[in-house]
Amino acid sequence: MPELPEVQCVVDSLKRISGKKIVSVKILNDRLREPVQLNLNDLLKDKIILEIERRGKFIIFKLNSGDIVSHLGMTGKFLIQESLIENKFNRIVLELDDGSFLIYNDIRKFGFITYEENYTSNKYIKKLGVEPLSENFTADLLYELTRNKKTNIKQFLLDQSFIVGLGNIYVIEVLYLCKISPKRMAKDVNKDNCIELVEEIKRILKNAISNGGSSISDYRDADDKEGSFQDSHKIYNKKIDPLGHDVLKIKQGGRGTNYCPICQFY
DNA sequence: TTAATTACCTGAGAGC
DNA sequence: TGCTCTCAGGTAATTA
Repeated sequence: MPELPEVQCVVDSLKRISGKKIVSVKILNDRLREPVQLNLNDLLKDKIILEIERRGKFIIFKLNSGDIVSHLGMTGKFLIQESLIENKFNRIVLELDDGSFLIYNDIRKFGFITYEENYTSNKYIKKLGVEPLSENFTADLLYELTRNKKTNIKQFLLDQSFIVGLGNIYVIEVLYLCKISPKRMAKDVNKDNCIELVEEIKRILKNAISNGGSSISDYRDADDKEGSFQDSHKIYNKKIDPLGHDVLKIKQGGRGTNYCPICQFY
């Protein structure tokens, strides 16, 4: 389940293909979240990959003309292979000018890959909120954003139009570390909570990136390597928290939420 | 206008 | 063994 740290690690592992030219594009399955442009080969052929960047959970391949915008959804992966290894979940294969392959593999097809003349005009990119690792993400901003919000803090933090990059796992972990109940309304977090949330969000994301992300089910980087940050999780997918308290599991907005009713205050 | 629910998707695991 | 059911969750569309 790629969230900001996992996407960042994928981007870092993809950087070594920058400078390479796309020779051809083969579409093996066009029914992704966004239907694959059927003329993708014409759009990408002979384009050079200049840079690879992350915006929220999106991956941007900047080309010498135009950009590729991609989202990994739940099970998407980019793989770099020297020779193509057949896999039934390979959806799109880009052949590069050094003979290697960049493969978009996605079991559940919640992700997509699309060509844009400029990634900033992408309909999803346009709606994104603040980058949590940027200096723009401050306690003051978080306090301001949460005013009058009647949704719970868990779902607020997941909303990519406010803060980008956080997914279910990291939100669950952050709320536990900040001792805030996921059921508390967003408008009821105070200034001190916001200071702590901002610090903890930045800290956990940086830690996760330096540990290669969290590999829960399908996540791998472009070299098919797993991360190890799942070993540092305190409460996600746990029955007992580090203090020995029973962890409760509830549903919020159709998503599972783990929390400790003793440590986390409503 | 805002908040909550549902659809999309498929493998894994549980239960019978 | 094999079938059915439930669960996992990122995002947008739909509904309230």
